[in-house]
Amino acid sequence: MKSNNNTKQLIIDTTIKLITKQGVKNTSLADIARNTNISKGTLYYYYASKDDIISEIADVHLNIINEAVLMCVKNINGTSDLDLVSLVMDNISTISSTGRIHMYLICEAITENENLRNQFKEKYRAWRLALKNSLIENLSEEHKDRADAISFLLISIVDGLVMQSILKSEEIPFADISKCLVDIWN
Amino acid sequence: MKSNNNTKQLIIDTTIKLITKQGVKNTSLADIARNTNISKGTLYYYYASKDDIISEIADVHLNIINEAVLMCVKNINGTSDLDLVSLVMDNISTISSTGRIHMYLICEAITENENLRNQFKEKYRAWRLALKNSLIENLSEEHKDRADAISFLLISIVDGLVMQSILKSEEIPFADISKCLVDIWN
Amino acid sequence: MKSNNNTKQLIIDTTIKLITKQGVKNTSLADIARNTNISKGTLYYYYASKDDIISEIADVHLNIINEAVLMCVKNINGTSDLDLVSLVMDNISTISSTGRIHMYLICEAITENENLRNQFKEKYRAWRLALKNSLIENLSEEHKDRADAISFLLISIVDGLVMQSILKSEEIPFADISKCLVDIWN
Amino acid sequence: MKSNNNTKQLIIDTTIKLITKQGVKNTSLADIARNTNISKGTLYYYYASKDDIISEIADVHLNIINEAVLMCVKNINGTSDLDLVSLVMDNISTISSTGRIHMYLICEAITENENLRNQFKEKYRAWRLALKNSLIENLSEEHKDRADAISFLLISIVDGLVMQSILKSEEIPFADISKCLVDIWN
DNA sequence: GATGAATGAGCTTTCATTCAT
DNA sequence: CATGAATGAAAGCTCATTCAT
Repeated sequence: MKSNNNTKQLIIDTTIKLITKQGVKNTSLADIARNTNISKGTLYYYYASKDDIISEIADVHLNIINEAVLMCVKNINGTSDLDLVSLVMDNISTISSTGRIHMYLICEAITENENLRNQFKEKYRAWRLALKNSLIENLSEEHKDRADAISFLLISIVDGLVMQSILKSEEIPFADISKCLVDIWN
Repeated sequence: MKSNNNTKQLIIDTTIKLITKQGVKNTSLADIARNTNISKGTLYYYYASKDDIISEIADVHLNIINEAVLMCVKNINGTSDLDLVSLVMDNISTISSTGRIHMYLICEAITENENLRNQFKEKYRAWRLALKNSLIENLSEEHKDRADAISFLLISIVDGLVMQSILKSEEIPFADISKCLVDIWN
Repeated sequence: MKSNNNTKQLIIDTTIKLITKQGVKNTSLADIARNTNISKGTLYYYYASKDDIISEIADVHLNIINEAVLMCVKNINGTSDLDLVSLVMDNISTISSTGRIHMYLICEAITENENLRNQFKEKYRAWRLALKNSLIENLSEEHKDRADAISFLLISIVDGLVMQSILKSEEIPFADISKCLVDIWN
Repeated sequence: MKSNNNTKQLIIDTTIKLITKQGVKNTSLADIARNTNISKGTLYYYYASKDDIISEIADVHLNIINEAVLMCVKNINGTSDLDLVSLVMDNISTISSTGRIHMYLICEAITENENLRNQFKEKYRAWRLALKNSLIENLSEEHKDRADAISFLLISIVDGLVMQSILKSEEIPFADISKCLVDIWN
């Protein structure tokens, strides 16, 4: 059991590293086998297919983000509007650090992997709802009806900034953006 | 000349359709040949490589967005803050309609295609600068120093919303979001 | 007629240059078309196939060598043994300058092109016989019976030196070799 | 291990046969797969590329010749000038039997395969030096200074004769040639 | 549990050749 | 005479997957 889990963990960890570097399509089972020192045959003992590995990685990845999002939402409770925004922005770094794999998995999900697509759909829906509910509880009375739109906006901003930061088109002034968001907010 | 351009156009149009449906990596030259009723050999008569086709498609695509962005920026001049935002939001629909291919091309660009990556980098930089300059000219004196941050934010919002709309996790309330943005703005 | 010949000449000359640089297999009709500014279609107006072009080039090439060999043989008459050898060696330079194409054509001939193979067979036979006859007329009485063997040897030496000079494994001391051959001879 | 080596050996042996018959460029991986009853995929399990296979074959081939040359050189020590030459000539038969593949590999080496070219360059250099050193030790005092030139000549003669024998332009009188060489020598 | 060996379908690319105009 | 356009066969190569041991 234990060794079993250790091996699976090794496969997942290694594959995450590879996918983060090369993308899903460019990471072959041969790559994974080589980098884990596990034979391709054994890979198939633990996982039924490459898609299976990717799916588990998506699980791991989505759970990491999920925790970050929920933690963020949880902290929102009892804070002022101002802090709310900065909290979200602080967590961009967490999400951004896993940004490449996030993008790669989404591309894979959109393109051809229905299971993956459903995994992502559900999580995005859940995140937005959690965010929205938290906003409802915390926004001042006059802004409560905006909670829905704001939840969409915040998620968009995070995803969009991640995309720009991966493209490396320009250095992104996260601090300024965060400050600006807070300013606008009030 | 004429037939020449017609065939090239047919190749590009068909490939755009296929890529929009399947993504870059999952669209093979055999696919393109089959759907154009053109032999693989002829494909290579018009384009030196698959990357060449993709690159031209990226050009076409980026120019479409570019026009939308510049048109939007141009219209900003002489409008109030309020209209500015709604203008940007209106154009989301244009951009969103080509959103899938946008995502696919970006994934390809990030993963392994350096030329593509540079095509995108340059355009993103140019867009943001155009947006920023337009904002500087139009924002009220007290908000001028936020132009830079806001330009990043607006681009992020568009990209992020495109991503959510492709994932189809939920119906996105574009109207509400637009209204909210405008409200926040003032 | 004249223009016809000019075009054919252009094709042959250009192809010789290309083959000398890249070898037969690596010179495509597209290469030839590009370098002559003649369309591939027109190439086929003048020559029935790529093999046809190669065959004509072999003719041109073999005739050049043929002249050199016959000139050499002709000069042998009425010279001493010593001069005979130096004459052959002098012509190595001529032959060596076309050495690359000679090797490439021979490889092509051996590998798969029967016409080419026959072209070469005949010429080699003719050369050796001409050389042998010339040797018989000029060698001293006691060495006349060696004419046959010597003719094979001289041709081998030329071909072998050409091969080594193309491989560029080492700088070949042609002068020393020539001197040595003359010394041995007497 | 054992099966592993067997399969590699089968691939090499089969490819040598095919190349000897058809040349390097005309021997496709499909040919090799068909003649070994091995799938193309398996070919790539054992060798990273076609060049890899060719390179190993060149190694095998060059080692065979190398042994013949070194054996020949070794036997020269302590023999008279006369025997020296006949020894070299005796070994022509060994070399000639692998002559076709020798020519094909050299053509490939010259044309476009730099690794192959270097393999050949080094071996030719080594052979000539070994031959030269052996000649220095065995030639009479008055001929020692010719060792360098003679080493080039002997190698040329072997290569040249191989070429003629492959072209099959005429039956080559090896015995006469050998005798003639010995006569000239003394 | 674990693996090395084998596979076949599919990929991008090249190229001599054909032909209507 | 001349050409641009089109083709199809074949090339080298990749890779997820299977399976006997």
